[in-house]
Amino acid sequence: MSRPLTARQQHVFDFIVKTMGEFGYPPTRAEIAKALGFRSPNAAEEHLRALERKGAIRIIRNTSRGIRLPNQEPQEVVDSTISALPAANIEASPAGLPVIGEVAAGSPILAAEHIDRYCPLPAEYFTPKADYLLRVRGLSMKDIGILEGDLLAVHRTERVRDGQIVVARLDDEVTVKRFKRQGHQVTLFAENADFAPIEIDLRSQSLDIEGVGVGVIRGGNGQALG
Amino acid sequence: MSRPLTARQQHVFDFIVKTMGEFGYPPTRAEIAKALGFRSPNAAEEHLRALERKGAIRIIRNTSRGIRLPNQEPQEVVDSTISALPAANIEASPAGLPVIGEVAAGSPILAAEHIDRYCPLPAEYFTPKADYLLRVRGLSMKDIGILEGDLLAVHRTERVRDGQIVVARLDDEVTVKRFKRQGHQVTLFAENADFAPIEIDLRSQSLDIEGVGVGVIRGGNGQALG
DNA sequence: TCGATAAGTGGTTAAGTATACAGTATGTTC
DNA sequence: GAACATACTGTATACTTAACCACTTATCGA
Repeated sequence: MSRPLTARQQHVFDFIVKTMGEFGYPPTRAEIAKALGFRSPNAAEEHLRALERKGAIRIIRNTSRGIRLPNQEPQEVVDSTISALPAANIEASPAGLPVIGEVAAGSPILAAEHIDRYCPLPAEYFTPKADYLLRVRGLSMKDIGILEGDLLAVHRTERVRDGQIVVARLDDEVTVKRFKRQGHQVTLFAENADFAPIEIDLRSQSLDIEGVGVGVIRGGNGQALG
Repeated sequence: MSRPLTARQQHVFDFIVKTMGEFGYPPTRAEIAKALGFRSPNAAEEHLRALERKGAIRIIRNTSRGIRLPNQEPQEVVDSTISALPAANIEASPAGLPVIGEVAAGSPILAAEHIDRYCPLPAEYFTPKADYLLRVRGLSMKDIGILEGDLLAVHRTERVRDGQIVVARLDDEVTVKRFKRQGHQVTLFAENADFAPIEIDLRSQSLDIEGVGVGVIRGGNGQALG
């Protein structure tokens, strides 16, 4: 796949995300250069090329402000799983809860390059507090009203109880399921008759719990309802 | 105070919102002109001026794609469709979107006594903007992930299209259904096989449309998930 | 009938913007 | 130490875009 971003590339990427959140449109090369202290817009241009090569952004040619964050492009994912990208860490969110789109195999969820945008809702709106919003893929939790494209509010914790909706990482894939444990045997249930439960034996398989679901948001930012 | 948008202005506005949702940045004058069939970018320019005069958008001068939807400033932002509705109006809420619980027969939805609390989310988080959140009762819309206790974000308007999720008042009861109209015959569909569609003949029965659903929130304020 | 407003066409221009080309400096890797 | 990537400076050019001017047509209320 693609290599992780360098520190400087991360700065450029962060500025793009911040600008889009703040002004509603992406920056120009000149604006990036000014913000990062470059004396030439070409420095920004080359960083953008690098970011595109690594898949962090998409560039629309010959278009002013033609920078896109590749997030809600529909993919042929069968399950409530998310796909791949590399690692880094996120600082304190400027404006609410970070919305996480695609998550990479082997990388932490809260990496800056996964963040589509921010949802201006305080973490404490949910109980226990939400740490981020995860964009759900697939319909495996359809029967309890969690649909494709919904944002699942997630509280980060490893301590989960039977019956809770958990965000788990299984074989480097992130998935949303209902949790049940009996000794060393964990079962992850889908809420959709089309999906079979997943059985994990903790003695032979690893299961990472990323957190528990504490809420759902649908319809923000252009997403259709119904 | 500003006047409501004309139909044509509404089209331009809708295109801007759609473009920002789809591409992540606002359109240029030329793109608006092409999409709406104008032969001159000036037609788009003048519409933008009109939209700005009416407070629907903000224009950043001399900036390509410098169109913003005024988010944190709920000042003179007026949607044409609201004006037609009965004005039992709530003042600009400093605390976000009002959450409506039980609605009494015969009383307007947005009456102060129905307001449980406020959800600290800007109206513009949803598109078109949400005017209030309605607590859903029953499971008639279960199949599209709207469950008992969920908060349905509602945009006040009487102008609804086939297939939209509407909040309707039928015999003084407020209900959420999928809307379909054929001449004077309106059908309200539940999204749950256990509920039959409701047929209304507009010549003999009255039907008030309170608005359209633009989003869903679940899990806030102690409400359980799953 | 008049005036105001909406909704355009058509063309121009200056500023904003993307992007190519030519360099420099500093690392890392084999 | 050659080969290569990152991270820039500096200049130049062509395309994109915002914004203005002049003019036309249609509608609507006074």
